[in-house]
Amino acid sequence: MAQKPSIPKGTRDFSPHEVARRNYIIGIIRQQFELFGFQPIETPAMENYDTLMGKYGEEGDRLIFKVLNSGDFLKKVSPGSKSLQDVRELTPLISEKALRYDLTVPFARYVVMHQNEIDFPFKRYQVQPVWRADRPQRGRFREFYQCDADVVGAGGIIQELEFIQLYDRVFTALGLGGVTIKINHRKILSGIAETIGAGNHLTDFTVALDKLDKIGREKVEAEMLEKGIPAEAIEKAAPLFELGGTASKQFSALRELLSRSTTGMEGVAELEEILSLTEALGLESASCKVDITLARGLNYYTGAIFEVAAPETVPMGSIGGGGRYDDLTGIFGLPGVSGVGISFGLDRIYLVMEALDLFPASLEQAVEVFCLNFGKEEARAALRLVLRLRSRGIRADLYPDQAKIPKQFKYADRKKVPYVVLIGNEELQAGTFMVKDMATGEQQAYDLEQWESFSRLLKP
RNA sequence: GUGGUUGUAGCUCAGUUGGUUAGAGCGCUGGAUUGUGGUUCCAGAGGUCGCCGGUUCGAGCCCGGUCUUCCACCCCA
Repeated sequence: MAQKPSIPKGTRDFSPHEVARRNYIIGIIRQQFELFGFQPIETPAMENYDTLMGKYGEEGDRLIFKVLNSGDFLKKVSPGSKSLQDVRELTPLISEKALRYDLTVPFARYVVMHQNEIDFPFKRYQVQPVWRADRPQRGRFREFYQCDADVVGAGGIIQELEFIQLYDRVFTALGLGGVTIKINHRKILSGIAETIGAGNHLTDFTVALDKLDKIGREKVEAEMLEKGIPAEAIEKAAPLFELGGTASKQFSALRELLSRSTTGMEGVAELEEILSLTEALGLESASCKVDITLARGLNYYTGAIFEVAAPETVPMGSIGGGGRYDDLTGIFGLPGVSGVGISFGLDRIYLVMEALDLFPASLEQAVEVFCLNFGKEEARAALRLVLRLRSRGIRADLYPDQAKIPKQFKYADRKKVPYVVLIGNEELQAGTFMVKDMATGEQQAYDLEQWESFSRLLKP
């Protein structure tokens, strides 16, 4: 190889150690998804360009990876045309496909395409990679996994309650206690914008408000001004900046502020109901709290919105998010289908769990039993034992070469094997095998013909 | 997309105002130890200093470009 090989920026290889840990997280998430009645689907890595573009706002369009057309991709571009000067005009001419940016829009597309086969309400989950042409940082990659669960065709607030429970169960099962599920309601945000007279700046308003606890009130106000929100409007929003204390205090303050906004009042009522029912149901290890500044950028949310924050001790952006979107499939020609969904950010959850040292040590063990190789005859006896153990569902292996015993032991040690089996000449003559417990150093001999008494120790 | 930062042995990192042969710890290989790992001792191997170009008698060190890492914006899982 003349040049050192490399992989694209923001992508990663995963070695066995990491895959074991990732699969552990995915396994728990899947298990909980299925316990809650969700069924898995998968969609292609590539979608049509038009399916994705325009669904995530201007910023989103920029972050979508476009796939260059095959063959003569310039054939639709006339030489000297203006489109050569403007990428936004040029891109659709040379690209008809793009990499999946999230799992929600492809799901909406799926629902529309398969609407006649689907029994509504439809609960699906999906664990697949997505791609964003973002600049990488810690916990931010260009290729990363999302684990989504969504329900389409179900109104009411039962689903919202279920998703809060689902978040709690997954993080509890992962041993990741102390996460905060922040909830807000899009109708409250529109109500506020409407009330203060910034209705046509809803997105700018919420995006700026979202930064309140990060950059402080003054800078938020400055950003709102800069985006063209009138000063009087910002002044009217003052109660928001001072919002604090208990949930009930926040709700009464919101009621006062939003008294003349039907939409806003609806949002307050719904959020309050969700919160009180969640309190009544109880959570195992997560806490749930209202956060009026929570905005979430995606503009398709219309109802409750969620975001999960890692425990405060770990610096990390959100590790999950979601919400209700009343009419996502409308853009693909199927109006009136509501949906709610949440997403788990696998890669970030991994980093948080790593920082808190929450992965079980047993994930390191590729095999439970490892036989040393003492030579031709001995190895044959060992192989028979290995095959028998495997037939009992015990992960077992044999060192393939007759290497020096310390070297084989060292190999077993590095692989964190709990039990090493020795069948040397002595054992072969006696018809036994020696089992060494690597943690305690104790050794115990077993009759080769009574191997099952050993296997029962591992798998009763 | 904007501004900054990082890159030296398999890994973590030293490396002086530019000066001969680029170092350490861990790991690896061999030996003390032909049936006992995780502890010890001895020896050894391992480097186009990210890549390309420039300045200089001379570049790991200075300059430009590029790729990568991480950080702050933007935005987000």
